[in-house]
Amino acid sequence: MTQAHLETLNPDQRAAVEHGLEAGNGAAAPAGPLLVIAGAGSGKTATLAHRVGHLILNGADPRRLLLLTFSRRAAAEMARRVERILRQTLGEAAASAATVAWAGTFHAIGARILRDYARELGLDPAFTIHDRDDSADLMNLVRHDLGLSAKTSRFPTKQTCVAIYSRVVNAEAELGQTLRAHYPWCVEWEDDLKRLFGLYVETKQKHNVLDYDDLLLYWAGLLGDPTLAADLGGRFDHVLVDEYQDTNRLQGAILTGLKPDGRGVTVVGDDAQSIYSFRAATVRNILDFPGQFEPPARVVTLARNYRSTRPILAASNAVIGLASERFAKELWSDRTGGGRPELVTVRDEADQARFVAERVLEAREAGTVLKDQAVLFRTSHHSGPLEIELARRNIPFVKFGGLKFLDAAHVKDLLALLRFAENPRDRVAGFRVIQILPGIGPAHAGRALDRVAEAEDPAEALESFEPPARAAEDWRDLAALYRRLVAREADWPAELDLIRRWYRPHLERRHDDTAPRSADLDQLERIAAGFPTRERFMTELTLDPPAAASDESGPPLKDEDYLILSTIHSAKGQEWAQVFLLNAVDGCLPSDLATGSSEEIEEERRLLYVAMTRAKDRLALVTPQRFYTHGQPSGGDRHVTAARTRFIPGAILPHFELVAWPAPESLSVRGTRPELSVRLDMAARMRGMWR
DNA sequence: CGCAGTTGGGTTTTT
DNA sequence: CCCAACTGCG
Repeated sequence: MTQAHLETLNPDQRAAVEHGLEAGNGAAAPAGPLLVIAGAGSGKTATLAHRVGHLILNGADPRRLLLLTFSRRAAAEMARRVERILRQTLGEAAASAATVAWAGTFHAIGARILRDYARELGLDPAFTIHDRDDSADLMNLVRHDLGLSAKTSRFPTKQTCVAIYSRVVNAEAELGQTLRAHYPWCVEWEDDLKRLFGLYVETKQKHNVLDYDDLLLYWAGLLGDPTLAADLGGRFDHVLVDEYQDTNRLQGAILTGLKPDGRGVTVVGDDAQSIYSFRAATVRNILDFPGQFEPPARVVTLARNYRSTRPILAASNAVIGLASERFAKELWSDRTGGGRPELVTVRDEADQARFVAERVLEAREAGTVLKDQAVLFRTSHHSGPLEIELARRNIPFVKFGGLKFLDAAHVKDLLALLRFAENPRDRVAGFRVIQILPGIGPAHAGRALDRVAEAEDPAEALESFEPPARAAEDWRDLAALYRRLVAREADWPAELDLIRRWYRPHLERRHDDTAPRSADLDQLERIAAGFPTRERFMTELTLDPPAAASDESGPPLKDEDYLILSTIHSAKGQEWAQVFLLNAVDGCLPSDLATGSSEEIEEERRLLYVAMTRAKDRLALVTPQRFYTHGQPSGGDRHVTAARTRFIPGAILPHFELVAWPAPESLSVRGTRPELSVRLDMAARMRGMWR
């Protein structure tokens, strides 16, 4: 067996790849657990891919390998690299036969497993999956039923209710404790929330739907039964988990349930990049992993950074060096050259946008294509002014994070119809679909759905329902379409054609901007064509929606060049030659919504670290001095003065190059003119014109 | 009962 | 600034 694929690895990476396979040990008998602490830019993906490839080359059965990643993108990237490694060693044919069948997010794999074990779990295998908005809608229905919306409007919103519920479930925590720690303003509603969540769970079951959390919860429940756990765990020889620092307790329990003794388990991650605690991820999972087993898991640390220049890495190390608790490791790089990261002071967000736009264009002139540059920010709306500036200058961009195109009303309408056809008990979906018809509101929709729920034949129930007279024709059309969908009269994805022909007049009636919305639906159809069945399409789309929002200017074509705009969260695992970070000021980073506890503040620090370590060659942190606040929290301040982020205190300032933009000489033109003593009451004069 | 216009309140990050 | 609850009309 040739070992050529190992030649490119450094000794630490190689140790991780070969763990348990040293000296000709085969992969058939999996070795003890392995933890790889992989610093930013340390070749983590390559190492994991090589380990998978190496396992297969040493006799592991790729069908008995489970690879849990953070996103579908990561899973696809991993699969691509594994295949390349296998192709180099085995040749074309053998490599394509050896693809890893079980690769995906915890949620996506969970959905597959639950359909498989539906009978044993008492689930109808036609269950549909609710995304976050659907869950909120259902929560809202239930809240209404309980009369909680009639209480003063201070009862938490549907999104907040879902967030609380989700955190309790994923953190395996008590409601009261969760409220006190993370939602102190909701503590007074504890009893109502408990009732609400109880009925929410019952209703989900009645509707045959699962939400994101259920995918993990039912999976963990399955593993709680010794027979089922042995059956499922026995299907995999090796379980590898990427981004382990961002898993939560429930996910940790699933991993332990699959492989109680840790044999065949590999987890990879970096505690310094743990940034998903709002999703109940806990850094304890990775910190406590080695000691979970007897003997403890082997730990391999990858500290060599291949990504960033030394000055960028030095500044990043300085930032994370101020963190209170972590696996101590100092990343190093031999990428010499390049300047220190810049800390750029600008007057306000408008200047920040101009600065970034100019620098981006300069870099492109100098040969760095737009795709090799990214602008990062803490929250999605921070990029607003920049988006305007980029549009004005015709600089194409794609934005990751924030609004998704699945959130658009017209896209949701179509998906709701598909879901309702797949699962007639999915009341949230049906409720939405039926109310598309003009003249039909919540009352008729509710009554129609009651009939559907009791009926043997849901299509018949819809057909025989008597709507208000003026909606009769539209009703007949919908009922007829519904029958064809339930009967699967048209093949997938051809039935989308039927749906779109039905939907077109409604789209035109309900929205004046028909063209871009229609284009979105075209895109949806293209995506649909990539999936073999309606069920797979809906499941995958719900669990891993397209990351970039389609911009008004239309989504850029694949071969076009465009700038990347991304939240820091969505930038995880990626890298660019030049990186800008917007709003490196207190209040934005850390977000002033996240300064409640020291844990939250530490996570914000890690966010800054993640943002900085995305940069290969050039990095600029921008600090606008003045802000226009669009909220009205206490006082309704119109603009506020901002200070540099607390995560870059004076002591580590020498790691940065301080820049003022625009350059000081042009500033005198812009506004630092000495003030004269004249005072005119222009306001009074203007009012006087009309007296 | 449906709909449109109004008002008042909340607010990050994502599978 | 965007969404949800409310109001008043047909």
